Amino acid sequence: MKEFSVVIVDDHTLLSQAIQGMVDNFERFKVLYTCKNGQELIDRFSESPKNIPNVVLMDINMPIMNGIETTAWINKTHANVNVIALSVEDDNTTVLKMLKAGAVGYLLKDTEKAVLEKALIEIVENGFYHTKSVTNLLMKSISGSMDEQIVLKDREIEFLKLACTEMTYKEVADKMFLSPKTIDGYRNNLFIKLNVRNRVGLVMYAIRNKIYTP
Amino acid sequence: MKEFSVVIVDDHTLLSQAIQGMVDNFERFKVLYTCKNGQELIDRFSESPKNIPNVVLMDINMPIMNGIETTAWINKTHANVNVIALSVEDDNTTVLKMLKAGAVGYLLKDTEKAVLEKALIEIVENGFYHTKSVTNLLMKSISGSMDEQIVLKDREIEFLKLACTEMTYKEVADKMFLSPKTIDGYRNNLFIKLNVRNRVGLVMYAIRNKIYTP
DNA sequence: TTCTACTATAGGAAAAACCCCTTTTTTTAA
DNA sequence: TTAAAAAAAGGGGTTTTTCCTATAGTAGAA
Repeated sequence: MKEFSVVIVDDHTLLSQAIQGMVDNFERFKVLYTCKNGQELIDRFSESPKNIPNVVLMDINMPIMNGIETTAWINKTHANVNVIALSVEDDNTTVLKMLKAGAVGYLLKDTEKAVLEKALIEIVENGFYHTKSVTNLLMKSISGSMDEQIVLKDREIEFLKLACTEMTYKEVADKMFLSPKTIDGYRNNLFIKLNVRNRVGLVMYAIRNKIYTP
Repeated sequence: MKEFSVVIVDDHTLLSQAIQGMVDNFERFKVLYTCKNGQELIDRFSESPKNIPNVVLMDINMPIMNGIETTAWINKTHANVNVIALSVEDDNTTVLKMLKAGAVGYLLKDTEKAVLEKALIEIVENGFYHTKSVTNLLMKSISGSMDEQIVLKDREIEFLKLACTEMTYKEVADKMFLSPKTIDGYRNNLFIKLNVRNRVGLVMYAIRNKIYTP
């Protein structure tokens, strides 16, 4: 008997259809519908109360409206809906962001069918489900060692992106309508903030933190 | 009636199980078994002739033995097995490498269930299947414009990797047991070869071509 | 063996990057 | 509204990078 409804949000059609097939095979769950991105889900939610499921299986990397934003939205507007993050890659900071946004579960890419069902059941029964690896990550993040989050200003991010191009700093200054000397300042501040020695360090930071995509 | 057997190779368990469910639902196809990487597939193939399927659905990004190598191996040792590449991301050069390795089909991530079945049928009947986007890519690659492959020497690759660190060129020279002036030469040659203006250009090239992983 | 290609190396110079310290302008908050 | 904080800019210097041209040494081809 299908007690619980599930919505799948994933731009990866094949995976999304496939998961749909799986979930529909689970005894207590059925798929209500699937969405290709966060915006679509918001539209559906707003359309009718009938479109509100018990659980949302949410991919993180999506165009238009990503999983983190969408999860945050769901958590704010429909607190009774449980979101499970379904990530293809497991990147520590992403996992944490997702959990902070209100996901009650996080399934990594090496999940098995049986684990998915177990997760769904635990979530509708207990309200959360986490694999060992996610729990470990949580422990680490709580126990302080988590690198004190560096906060970058908008203008610094803008600069960082330009520093990843082949422009000289003078050209960057022009593009940002600032004096080369100001750019000098941005650069030096970031060297200290990010603990790097030179432009290559900036580039690496930007890439590793998804500020710039190569 | 199940005429054709399929093997799925993918380290992404969820997707692989899900696809298995789909394929088993297709009228004419059944899944023989699944593998988590290329090595596993080679082992299975070598184990018994019963393990040789009609079609292999092959993910590209896998640990241990990737899709390209594995496809090449299949093509050399079991030419009658049709390989379909199943990629999550579509990167032009990867697609081409895969086709060159002998894949007779390439499904992108936005594939629908129905398309998968169509692809399977066409492949066992005609020997190949390509979506429009892949065909377009092929056309482009044939019509010459495909950037003439740049060949890098071992020593150049070594230098490129070091150029992606925060070392100065002098430090790089020390590490490579060369004079800074020689490094100068390497750098300038690469500037011309790779058509970049400065070190950031080198870094970007190295990353985009997987010479350096950030 | 001489030519040629390739690798390693230099000198010299200009441009860019890096560094420190100070001043002006703008924003923010008490 | 006034003091403090943050952002923007400048002066002036060192180091590194970038660019050009030129020369040994060495291994393979003619």
